[in-house]
Amino acid sequence: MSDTGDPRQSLGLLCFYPHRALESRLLGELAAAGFDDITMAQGRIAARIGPAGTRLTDLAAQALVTKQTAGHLVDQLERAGYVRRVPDPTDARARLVQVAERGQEVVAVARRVEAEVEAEWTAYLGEEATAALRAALERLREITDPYR
Amino acid sequence: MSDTGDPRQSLGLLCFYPHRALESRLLGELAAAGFDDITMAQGRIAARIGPAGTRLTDLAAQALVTKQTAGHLVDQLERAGYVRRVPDPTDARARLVQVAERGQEVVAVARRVEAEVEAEWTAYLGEEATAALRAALERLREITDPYR
DNA sequence: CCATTTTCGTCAGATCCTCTGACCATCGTC
DNA sequence: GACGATGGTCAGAGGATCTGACGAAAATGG
Repeated sequence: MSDTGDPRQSLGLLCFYPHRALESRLLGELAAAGFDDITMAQGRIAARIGPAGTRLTDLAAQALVTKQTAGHLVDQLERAGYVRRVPDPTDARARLVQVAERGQEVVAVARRVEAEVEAEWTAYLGEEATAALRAALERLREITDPYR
Repeated sequence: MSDTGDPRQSLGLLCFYPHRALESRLLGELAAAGFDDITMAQGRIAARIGPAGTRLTDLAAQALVTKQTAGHLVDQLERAGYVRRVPDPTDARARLVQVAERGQEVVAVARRVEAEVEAEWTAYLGEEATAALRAALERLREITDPYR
């Protein structure tokens, strides 16, 4: 704590800026595209829904929140028409959260924005440095992502 | 959105894991050291207090929250004895938020934990890759940190 | 097969975080 | 000095997140 800007910020803190930048950029462009009722928390959950749907418990684990929180956010996303809950054919207790039609449109916009941002960063850092950055972050994820 | 784990996560998302890991590690070790009344939001503000004290407005800008939010968090930190507010000698409107005695102890623990984590990451990635990671992140900060 | 334990999800309630809007005091400038 | 900009606060509302308790279905193990 208490290092304002100069004398070597911690790697963890340095990771904050790009992540935050991407998130607010996403939120802004989604709002501009007409999806102005999405929040970051909802997005973090929605971003982890797999193609065939994902269980609430898994969403919660991946997003590092409790299942209650995840359930709350899915409620909102469902009410807004972005996702849908269907019974899990393999488990009568569980339900799969799936991306609904309206959600697909959001995914498309989000993917485009992500690609844009990535292109800008690559242009600024250079191909090589960007590749190294990605490699290091993917490696680092192995020990910092408690889920995978 | 909707990329679970495999096919190339965005750089922004990859940045999330280390940052989150450091934050929860910090929170956990601070709690273990007896400072169990600190929250992440408070820490994010406190981490940006400079040696001579920092204005509320600057703290808010650096942490990317409104000054009301920053003020709220500083209230809590002050009530808990971690920081103190003193008049800014150069501006009668402003007050400087300074780290108080109890806060210094927290800073010491936090620095130690940060160093530990950094050492672990360096051991895993290797000196060279870590240096490259840091360089890329610092460079990236130039275009993703709206404050500096 | 039944009993026990685990897992999936929900409900209820509380706390914390963050924002918008309105407002006042002071600074800087012309 | 008048006026716009800046530093901060007060008040209120909406989200996000957690802990705890619970019901229903699955998995496990005799």
